[in-house]
Amino acid sequence: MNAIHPDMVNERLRGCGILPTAQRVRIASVLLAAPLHLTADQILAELRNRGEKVSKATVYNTLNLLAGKGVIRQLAVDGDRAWFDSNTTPHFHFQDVDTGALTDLPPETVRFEQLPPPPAGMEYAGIELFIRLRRV
Amino acid sequence: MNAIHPDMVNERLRGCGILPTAQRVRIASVLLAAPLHLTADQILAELRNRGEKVSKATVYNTLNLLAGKGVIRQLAVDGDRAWFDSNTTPHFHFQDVDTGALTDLPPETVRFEQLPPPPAGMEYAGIELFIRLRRV
DNA sequence: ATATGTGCAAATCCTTTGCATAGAA
DNA sequence: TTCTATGCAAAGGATTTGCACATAT
Repeated sequence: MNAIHPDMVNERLRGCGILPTAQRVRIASVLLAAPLHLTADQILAELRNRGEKVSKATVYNTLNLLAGKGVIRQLAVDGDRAWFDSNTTPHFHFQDVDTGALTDLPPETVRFEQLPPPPAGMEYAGIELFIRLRRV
Repeated sequence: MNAIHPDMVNERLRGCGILPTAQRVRIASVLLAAPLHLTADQILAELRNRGEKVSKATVYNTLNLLAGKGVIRQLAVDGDRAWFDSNTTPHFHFQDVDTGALTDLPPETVRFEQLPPPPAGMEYAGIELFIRLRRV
């Protein structure tokens, strides 16, 4: 798996007003090493795999904290579990319906010719686009 | 709340190879009365409200059965709970981020200028588009 | 009679929470 | 110190499941 220098993660967290504790840096390092889509359990497994000690509760707490600060994005793909995306730029996703795996859509491959105006008194808060794929 | 004639539901189920038991007809009647987005609990509440006796297990079993047969569609909006949509024609949704409520997007208000081709060996299995809204 | 559906309660899975301990400022 | 984070285990909420009973053909 990809690596990112702890100092970078450290600064990134500090820059968002997040106290960069050892656990938080470990957790964030997994996701921030590359544009990735991971579940809480996958992150925990990767950390265990690296021999790094973090509790499940702290993984969840930290992921929620990071998502709240906009460092990562939480995705509701299926009702089963939450996915966390280290790519916070506007983009959409392919999803393999069999494995559940997510892939970023190259942003330039999606263009809307027309989108509905928000209803009166409402404004856009985000657009979620999933293209589900199955093996031919 | 809207009503639909039980006989219609009956036939609809039979047409899909679903044995139209009393409970199934009751459950399906709630959703099929109109284009609706409801959670399992909302459906159960509506049935209780009507004085109709159905167990929670049967509501879930039936909704899964109906979704499997394509009579309704299951939506993963947020990770919290499943929504069931009686509109099975291709369409997209607004979602109020505060209430979670879903609204159908008028289909003609969304047009894609470009969509990515499916990766090699894969084919489209569906497109999910949620436009999240918040109060101004 | 034989298959299938229903209901209850218990079990599961993901996620959150309470609280005592550990760490940071 | 004083405030905040961590970890464990327990709690929570949505959904599924096992099994005895009821219903459909």
